[in-house]
Amino acid sequence: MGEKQYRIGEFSKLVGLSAYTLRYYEDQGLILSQRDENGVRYYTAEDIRWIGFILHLKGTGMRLNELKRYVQLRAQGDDTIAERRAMLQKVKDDAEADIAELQMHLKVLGRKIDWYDGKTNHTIPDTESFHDYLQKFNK
Amino acid sequence: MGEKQYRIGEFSKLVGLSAYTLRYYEDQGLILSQRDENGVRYYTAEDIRWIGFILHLKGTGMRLNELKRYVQLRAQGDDTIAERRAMLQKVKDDAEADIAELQMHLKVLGRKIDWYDGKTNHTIPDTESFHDYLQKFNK
DNA sequence: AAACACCTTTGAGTGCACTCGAAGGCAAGA
DNA sequence: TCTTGCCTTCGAGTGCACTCAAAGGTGTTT
Repeated sequence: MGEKQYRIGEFSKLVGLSAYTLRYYEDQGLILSQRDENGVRYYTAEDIRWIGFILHLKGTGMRLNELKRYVQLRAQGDDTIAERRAMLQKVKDDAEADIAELQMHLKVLGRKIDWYDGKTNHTIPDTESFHDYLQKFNK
Repeated sequence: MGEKQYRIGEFSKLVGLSAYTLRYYEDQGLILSQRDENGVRYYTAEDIRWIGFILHLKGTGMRLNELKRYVQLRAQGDDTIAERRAMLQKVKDDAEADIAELQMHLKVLGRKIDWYDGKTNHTIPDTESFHDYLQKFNK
């Protein structure tokens, strides 16, 4: 027992979020903090893990208000697992769709780079436009 | 010769950007428009292709001011091809890094979903925390 | 004549997630 | 005692990319 307690300054460095942001997240209902007898916030290893997890969720595009909802569900106990799972699944599906779209854009970008290289090398005729070049891949 | 000319209203529907946005992009130096004798903007098939291309660039995370720079270089002719190529390469590298990060976050999210499923199925003991469950994958 | 689609400049509003500062206060350590 | 680090509320500012409206104009179509 006697887990290490971190005050906001130290914790902030640990998790890479400013003290401002930590208070802001608390206001927004993303995190809870415990308080000592003087009302000073303290955090534990458990909080580090939680921040880590919400950063994963944020990293996949979850918004703060969705995260807030998730936190509320979590506080209501195991009955809400199905809903939480569904939320995560949706975020995951959306992120995967974003990746697919990004990759589609990247493909064109890569082709443009190749086209520039072709111009530079003269392996693509000066007269061939990028548009014409691109068409070749669409069949 | 005799290419179809589109006024902003029609063009806007064609490319999926509002007339407001098209004028805004023009202000920002992302697109040019030709004008008829009354000063009314018109666009051609070439402009459709250009908008398509900048949407690919935007889709990979390029900012409007970078895009503006790119357009300026393009206007300066073939001497700037190397710099333009480099810009695209950077955007591509950044986007690929973003995808890699996103996938890393998605992995954790997927594991959380699996963990929920395990709880629901009772294939994961009630006492096992997600943190403990996650650890198993880190070796 | 009225409606419509366009033109201009200018400036305000939106959404999201911070980011910061002011003002005033408490408690522990040097 | 002074400094440091924390606390509170409140409100303003930032960055990005739009998004829209006002106010006053031109030219074409019905």
